[in-house]
Amino acid sequence: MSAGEKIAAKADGRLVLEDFLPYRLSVLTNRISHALAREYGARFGLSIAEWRVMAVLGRFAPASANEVSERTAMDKVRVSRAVARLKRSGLIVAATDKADRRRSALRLSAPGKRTYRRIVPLALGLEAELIGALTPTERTTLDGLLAKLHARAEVLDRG
Amino acid sequence: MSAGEKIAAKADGRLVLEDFLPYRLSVLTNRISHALAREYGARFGLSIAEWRVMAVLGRFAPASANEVSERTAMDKVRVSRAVARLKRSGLIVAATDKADRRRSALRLSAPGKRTYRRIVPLALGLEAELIGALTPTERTTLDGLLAKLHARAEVLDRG
DNA sequence: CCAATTTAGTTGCAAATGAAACTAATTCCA
DNA sequence: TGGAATTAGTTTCATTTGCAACTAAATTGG
Repeated sequence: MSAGEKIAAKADGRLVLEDFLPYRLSVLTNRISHALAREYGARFGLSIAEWRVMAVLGRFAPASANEVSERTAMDKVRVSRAVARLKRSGLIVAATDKADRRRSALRLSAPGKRTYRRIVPLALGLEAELIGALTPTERTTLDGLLAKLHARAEVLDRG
Repeated sequence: MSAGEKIAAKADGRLVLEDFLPYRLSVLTNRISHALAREYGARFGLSIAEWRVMAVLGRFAPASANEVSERTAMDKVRVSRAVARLKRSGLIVAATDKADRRRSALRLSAPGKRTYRRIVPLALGLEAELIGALTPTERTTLDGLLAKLHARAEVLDRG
């Protein structure tokens, strides 16, 4: 390396796309989501949104639709619809929250849990292939960097 | 740190979502794209897809639609439609490639360049706020890590 | 050479999406 | 208290998306 850190701009006011962080993250994420969706999409008939809802419930149930929306950064309409489909297909169940009757307490049903347990290894497998590109030290480093970016992005998205 | 690197799985077969790399990238990217789209969306009436096409052309013109699709990991249909709208609104122009008449050679028009030059600072500003969370050394590190992940993800998305 | 295949890009159609408006329940505070 | 403002979630509607099938041009190989 000769001239220090990269900046995604040229003197002429052009954007050096391949150095521009939002662009790089977007391409990377697109490719990963796509590869992952191919795994469970065909096999289990789930959309990306549906799997994400299930993943949140597998980890944080019971949760409200709003909580799912916050945790995934998905639009609340999108969540509402994914939840409706999952209820219809019996993979999740909803109870009305006793403390706040506007809110529903979502959980995986027994069949939902079975499906979840079959998808998790696929997801972990893909992640393993992905981070196989990194050494253990690099993984720890990445972890810290993403945490910092995440904190900052959360603020920006409100602004 | 006590117990070494994080693994996004529990012994009970559950997915620890907040440690799962695809999930973290997806949330981070969603937030950033959203914040960015708010900047140029309202002000310039551009969709995310349209801005991405312009960004690629600002950097790599002339380019074919297919090239844009590969560079952004966007579906070719999505690109085709973004291109059609941008042509209609006069922000880009298309010439038929002399060597291969199926292909069109896309470029920013003069008005397109003006719009591009007004958006670039917004994009860079947002990126600056984002990577303001990192030290220069960390930025360089992140750069390398993303490059490795990107290379790996490219392979996965074909498999 | 030219028929068979591949590649660039578009279009039809059904499904996914999201902003805005809405309903219903809750909280806030005068 | 009780009406105003807030919050959870849904529905409406116009737009966006993407698979699949298509057209047109280029390439391949027999």
